[in-house]
Amino acid sequence: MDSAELRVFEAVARTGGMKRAADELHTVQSNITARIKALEDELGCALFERHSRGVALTHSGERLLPYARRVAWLLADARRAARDEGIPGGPLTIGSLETTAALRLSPLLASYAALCPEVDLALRPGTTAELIEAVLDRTLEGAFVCGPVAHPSLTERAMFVEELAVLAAPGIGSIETATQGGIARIVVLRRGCSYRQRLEALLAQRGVAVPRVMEFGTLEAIFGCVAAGLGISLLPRALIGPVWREGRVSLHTLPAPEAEVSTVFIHRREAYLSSALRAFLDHVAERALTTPSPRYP
Amino acid sequence: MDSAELRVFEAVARTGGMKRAADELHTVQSNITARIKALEDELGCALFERHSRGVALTHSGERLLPYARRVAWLLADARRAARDEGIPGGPLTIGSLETTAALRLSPLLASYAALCPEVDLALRPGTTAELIEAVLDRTLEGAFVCGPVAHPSLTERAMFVEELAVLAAPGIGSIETATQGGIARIVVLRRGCSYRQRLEALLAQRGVAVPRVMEFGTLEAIFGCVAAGLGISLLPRALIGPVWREGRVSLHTLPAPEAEVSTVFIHRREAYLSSALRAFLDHVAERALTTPSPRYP
DNA sequence: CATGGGGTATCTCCTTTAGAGATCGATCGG
DNA sequence: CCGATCGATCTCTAAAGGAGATACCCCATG
Repeated sequence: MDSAELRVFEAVARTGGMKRAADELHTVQSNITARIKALEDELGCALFERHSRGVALTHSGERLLPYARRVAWLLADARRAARDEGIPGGPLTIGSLETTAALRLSPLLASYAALCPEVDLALRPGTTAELIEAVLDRTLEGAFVCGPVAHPSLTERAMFVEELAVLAAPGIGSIETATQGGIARIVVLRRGCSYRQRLEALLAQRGVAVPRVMEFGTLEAIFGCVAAGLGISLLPRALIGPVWREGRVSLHTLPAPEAEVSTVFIHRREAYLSSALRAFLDHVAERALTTPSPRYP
Repeated sequence: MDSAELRVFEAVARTGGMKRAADELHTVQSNITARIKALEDELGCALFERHSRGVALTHSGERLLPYARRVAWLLADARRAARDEGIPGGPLTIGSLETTAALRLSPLLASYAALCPEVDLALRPGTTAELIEAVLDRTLEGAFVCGPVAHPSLTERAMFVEELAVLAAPGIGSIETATQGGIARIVVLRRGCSYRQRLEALLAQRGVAVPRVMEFGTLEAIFGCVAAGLGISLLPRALIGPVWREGRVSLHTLPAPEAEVSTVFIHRREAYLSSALRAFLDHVAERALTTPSPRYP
């Protein structure tokens, strides 16, 4: 068995057909058939059930498929490892929660880019769940997400601790005022946002029901909606600070255990750690812990 | 890049020469040269420095080598995964501390062998350090060793808790009597035996020096030597029981924290879990916790 | 200093393997 | 029933890989 055979196998399994796999691999169907047959002969078991509209994996095939993927990944990592001369360079795609990006990352990314000019740095926003998925998918090399994650194939490193606070319409004196009548409308950044669950949980603990959740894709939209009295939201206090000082919203602190949320940087445990990512990790870890959190009154 | 090329690369790196690798791979030197050259061209960097007595890895080669090994392992696992029909079968090589084997494994292995008659079960004794090494080397699929191990690429599962006790010549009333004069000769099973360190540590804590350590390869030899007054030893109490009842040795219990030692079963985290090993794990886990530890008076 | 032995690079066959293209049979939907 | 789609098989051709001979390089040795 050979990585080339597994590449063919993987393509057939993914596309569900030998013809389709042939198109994808820029060859003809007869060759795919022959190579699958050779692989099946070697293993001594059928990998696909042939149907009139394509093929389906057998149990053996199901078991083999994850290995085929891992071999392909490992070869890609091997290539990069051999070529990587230790000078950070090449593409580096990092994910981040939008709030972390807004609050913390600009100076870090700027100084990292200055330190490693050969790196093509890209930042992709998302929710914790989306970002974890993307890191596992190998779409991202790493991401800043809400911790703790505790996934067996990811390593995580605590980077920041944020203090969350509730924001409500201006003139609201307390969280209790904002949730009068035992109901509250809440405004969150996106579906699956980690702060949403947290806000719902802490409202539930106070006996407040949440009949409506509104999603807005940008922080500015949230500030605008909260200012207009459409609902309340939960965000890092440092992010609310400037808006609060302008008098656009009211800010309500929470007791420490409810307020504190840690931001961790995750990356794949087994994956090849490129020089670019290693340098990024070192750079951020050094700055993250020494840089004071942004000040607010 | 391809697994076949990496196989050639790995052989050259390991044997330190293209000629030697050619012999190992049952081909001729010219082909090895050509394939290494092709691989170097593809990667765009030299993998070996050519010398008059063979070749040596460059830095790029050093970085590539672990990946070559991992690809080979992964392909072997893939083959097994595809062939494994879920019915435990094939070879299963397990390591164990000699004391655990003597005390615990016979009924477990017997019932497992009856449950999975298609499995060719093999048991290899060794010390904790040797067994961990062998599991990491892929010589063993798993092993019973002294816990905790806490190695990042191994998973461990607690299986037994043993109560250790000191054994000394018959007629010795206490550990203090046995270590009169602040010195003690100790008898251990093998170099690197985990109980040896433990015994030395607990003697050190009592201010007892250990000028001589004797090693004997079998438990019976240890009992004989201790009985003859050559030294003291530390073993699971349940193992000493029968010998003590015969009056051949004296038995001295220890306070719980010093006495208790846990036996864990380890196996590689990332490796393919064969049906045979999975069945073994389930079988042992089920029996280990329900079977009472052997009784002693 | 010449020489031999162990090692790698290169060139030339030659076998084997993989790819391309045509064709056949099976199946399913209209 | 017909055409579209897909997999299996056959043949031909091109490319890759293996074998063998040889050139060259370096070092130890007499």
